[in-house]
Amino acid sequence: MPSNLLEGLNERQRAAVTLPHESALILAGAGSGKTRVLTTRIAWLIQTGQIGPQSLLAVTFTNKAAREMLTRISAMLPINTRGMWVGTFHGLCNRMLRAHWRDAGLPQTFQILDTQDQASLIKRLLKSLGVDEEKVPPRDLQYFVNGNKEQGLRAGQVEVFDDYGRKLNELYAEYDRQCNREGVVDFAELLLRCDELLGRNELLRRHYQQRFVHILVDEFQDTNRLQYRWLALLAGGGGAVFAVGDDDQSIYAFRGASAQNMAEFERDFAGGRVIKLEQNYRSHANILDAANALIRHNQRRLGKELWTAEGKGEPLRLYEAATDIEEAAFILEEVTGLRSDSVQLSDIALLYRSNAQSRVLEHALFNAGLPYRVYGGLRFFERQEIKHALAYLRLVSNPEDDGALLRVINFPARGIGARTLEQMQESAHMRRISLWQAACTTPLGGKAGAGVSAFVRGIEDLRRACLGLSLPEMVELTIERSGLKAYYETERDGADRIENLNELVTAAASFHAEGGFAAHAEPVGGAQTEADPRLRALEDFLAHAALEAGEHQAGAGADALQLMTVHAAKGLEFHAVFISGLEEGLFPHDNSRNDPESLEEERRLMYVALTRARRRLYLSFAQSRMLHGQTRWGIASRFLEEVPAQLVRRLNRGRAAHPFAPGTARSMGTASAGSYRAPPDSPWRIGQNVIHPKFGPGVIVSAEGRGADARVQVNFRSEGLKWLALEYAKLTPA
DNA sequence: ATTAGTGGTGTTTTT
DNA sequence: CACCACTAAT
Repeated sequence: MPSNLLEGLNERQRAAVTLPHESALILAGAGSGKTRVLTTRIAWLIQTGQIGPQSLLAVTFTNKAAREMLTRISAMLPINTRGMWVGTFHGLCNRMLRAHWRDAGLPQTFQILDTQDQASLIKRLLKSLGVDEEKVPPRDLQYFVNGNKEQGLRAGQVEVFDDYGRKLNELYAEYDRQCNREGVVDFAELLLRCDELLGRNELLRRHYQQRFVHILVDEFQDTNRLQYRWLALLAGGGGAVFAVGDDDQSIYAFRGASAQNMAEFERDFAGGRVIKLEQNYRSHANILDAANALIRHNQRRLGKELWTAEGKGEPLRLYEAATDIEEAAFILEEVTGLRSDSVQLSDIALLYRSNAQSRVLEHALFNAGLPYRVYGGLRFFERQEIKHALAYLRLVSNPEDDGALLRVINFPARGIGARTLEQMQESAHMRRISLWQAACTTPLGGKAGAGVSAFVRGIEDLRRACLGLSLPEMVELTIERSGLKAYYETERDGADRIENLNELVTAAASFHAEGGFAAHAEPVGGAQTEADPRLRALEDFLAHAALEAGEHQAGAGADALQLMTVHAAKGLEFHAVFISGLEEGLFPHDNSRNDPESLEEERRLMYVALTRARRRLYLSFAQSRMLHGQTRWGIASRFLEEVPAQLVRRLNRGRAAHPFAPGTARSMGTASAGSYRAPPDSPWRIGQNVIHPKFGPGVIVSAEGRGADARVQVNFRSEGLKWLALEYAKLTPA
């Protein structure tokens, strides 16, 4: 064990680590040793004997960050980290709710809905209430519910301003009732339920307040109102909150996060105790200067400027591609070059704004035979065969779970069709009982009736058989008895799915071996009786599956190029970073165009992207790009202009202000042919960059009519898409 | 009851 | 393009 934890820390870091027992805000810039400070403080608190490992709670946003923290603590201290309250907000709340399910008003076997599950419950609910999906799109309701829960608001507390809001709010209440009937909770509910539990139950609150002497929060800028409230409750008995965050890296406002929590925290908790960590240990100066210059364009900041002791390093490299395909080819070429300079592929990242952009890159990499790994997209526990297997397991644990039942009652096919289900749902709705109870009690004739009772018997038998088994055995038996295995064996391309199902057994085995969620919180105020202790491990595993959707893709370990969204890259660093698709409408995204607040969030996102690079940074954009099945003409992102030109080396076509080369877009011949539809008698063409006296720079994306009727559609940087009559509009070529 | 095919629609980021 | 909800055909 290292004898002196503080060795190698700079003054500010050391000050943060050794703060006395009081709340403080650590404003920690990118690459400033944030995680190190956080984990070292934990180790320091324990090593100096100030507290035991059980007296602290450390909370993060991602499972990855939580794991990282535990690993580092283990490396610094000879203690068993199992049982420590270190985890994500959702994970810790789940843990508390499992321990105090009755006080929280939940069934012991409550299941967790992921985003998909929630969406399907909502659709089901709207249908059963006879609400037209045209009038209330399920997505609206989902946003409404989640948004309000993240603000800590129940349906009874929401302020509504119009009829539609009132309608949504009524449905919010219905939604919660339905969840209660089924014994399921969504992600936000985990937090809200836990918060309400602590707020309402004084005994419990005092218990945890006394227990958690120190509370440490990572990525504090990403907390929402509800999380803030929860932290405030836990710290209410004199606990010290050590909040680490960077307002410039707040990129989850769309999920209800508010960096304003930082300012508020400073006022309410820290009493002005703020330590800024501004020395960056990651990047060369040119990269940092670029990031600093960019982020200065934001108005709402707490104020902080990164510096480094490192040299300038290389300039940033900017490449202007004709098409997305050419952009990918360029990246491929550069990666190959880096590789022959013996840079590890795993130390190179390809970043993009949205997941859809990975396809073109993957295509190029695949053809070139370069190993790569994509983060994002479908995760292990989200695959359909896995969701099916989990649904059976959920029914074993809690047969009242309508969502699970609907998912698998006729999969594999048992001759239970829409008609039968309708009858059952009708009956369940009328009698306010679960579908399972309806299935058990509603007399159904014919083949369907036989199918239903066979299904019911199957689940009951399975449950009984599971009682004597270990977790991995349960999973294996379920896959077998459910008929999933047999089904996929006959399917044409079911081999992968079978493999994934086997992988599920493996996942259960390692979860089992690691002791699952380890120590359950010790019950407070008398033990609570357990429904079926033998299924406890199963419930923990199901929660694990919902909370930690699993690796995005297998194949870790191998040296492979890293492809991910900028969001996914937060917290990571690489020798070389490529940021592609730097076009207006993509990055910054179209949806942020009109809202200054979300534009600032886009800029922070760009800031995060820039600061991922240690040594080399590539920026690129394409004049045309295939998006949603059609060619889109874009113009260079405004963010490129916010990076000082002297830090950037243009790799091609050194044009000055607006790096567009009219006409060249066609030259590669890779953009979809035939979109050249401009009127033949005009100098205007698709892809032509133009300047409008009022709207500024833009690019022609389509055209129609000819002569005096000729109109063109222009994508303007500031105004978006507009149709203009060529006869009147004062357009000039750029 | 199940499947294949069609047409309409909407698309950011994620615990 | 990809996902869906719905329809027509087996």
